[in-house]
Amino acid sequence: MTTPGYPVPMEWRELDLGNCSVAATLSLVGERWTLLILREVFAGLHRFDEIADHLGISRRVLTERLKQLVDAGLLERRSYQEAGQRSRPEYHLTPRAHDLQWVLAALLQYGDTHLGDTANAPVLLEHSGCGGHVHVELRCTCGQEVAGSAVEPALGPGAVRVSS
Amino acid sequence: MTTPGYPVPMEWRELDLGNCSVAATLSLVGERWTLLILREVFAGLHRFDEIADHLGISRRVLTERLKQLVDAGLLERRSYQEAGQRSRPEYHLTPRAHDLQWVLAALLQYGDTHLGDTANAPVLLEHSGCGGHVHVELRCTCGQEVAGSAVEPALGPGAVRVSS
DNA sequence: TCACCTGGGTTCCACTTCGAAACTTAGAGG
DNA sequence: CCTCTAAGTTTCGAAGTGGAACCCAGGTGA
Repeated sequence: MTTPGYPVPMEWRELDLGNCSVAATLSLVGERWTLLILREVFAGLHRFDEIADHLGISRRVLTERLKQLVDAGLLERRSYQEAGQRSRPEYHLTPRAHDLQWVLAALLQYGDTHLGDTANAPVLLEHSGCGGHVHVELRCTCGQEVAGSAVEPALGPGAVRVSS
Repeated sequence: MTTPGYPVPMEWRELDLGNCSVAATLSLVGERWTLLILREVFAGLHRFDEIADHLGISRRVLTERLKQLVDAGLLERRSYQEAGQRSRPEYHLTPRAHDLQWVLAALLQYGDTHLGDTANAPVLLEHSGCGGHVHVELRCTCGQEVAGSAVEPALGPGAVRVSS
């Protein structure tokens, strides 16, 4: 039942994905719209109507996603009050959410490189204070930068075999 | 209508997202299962039943996603023939797909850091040949490594204002 | 030549999720 | 108490999903 000749150990197909970090992260932010909502918050939109209008998402789905993100601890509800208005909620990133910047940056960089005009990116990532531009890279413990094609998934110490 | 005090220029809410690279990349790989399928192929599974069985995805959806990925130029159909069997298709990554390694690596790293036992990752990324481990990092043109919280989206030269 | 096996899909159906638009709600101000 | 506003809810037809059964092409053995 094994297929010799593949670069990855044959045990990959026995790896229990219930344990997999990619799947876990996707179950947190992998639904339609979730990452785009987070990106809007990263970009400085914090209010329901702002996000709904800019993204063109249905209000029903936005309600649901915001609730999930708050429950997941990625967004935090704060109150704001504009003059002459009652207090309303605003959504802000939690520290846990800041580390999703890597995911968003990787998606942005892929789109800029392969799906758009590389020289005319609509959005840039700036390094706060410094003003330089930020990009994503893969780096090996050996110190070198690594190409995507030079990376191979391997089973780690926490790998669990499927039970069934 | 603008909200002073935010770090991002007020024009963000006027940015036309039809042009946005994050949205473009997500429309390519943002559907449920798509990234997990690609990860299986990265890991060395290339055949319909292998992927369906390991992922637990319905065969109907797998058929659809593979077709989309081939149409999008991320997967390539090749034929293989096992002794005593007719020739059947296998799915392999195209060069364009290799650059999605950044996205997968970022998702993996987030899950390892925030959702699992960091010291016992089920999957590691190895640098081909070298044997070292690969991680994702954000780096500024100034040369420094950058934290997720120190990155701010900014409008680039290709930014387009919404028409409506 | 014909039944059988295998892997790679299709088909069908019940169920969930989505999008669009209308509707509701809780204060603040007049 | 009437109105205004932002933040949801509701409703309903359309689209997407999971599961299981079914189909199909080509290679084999009888």
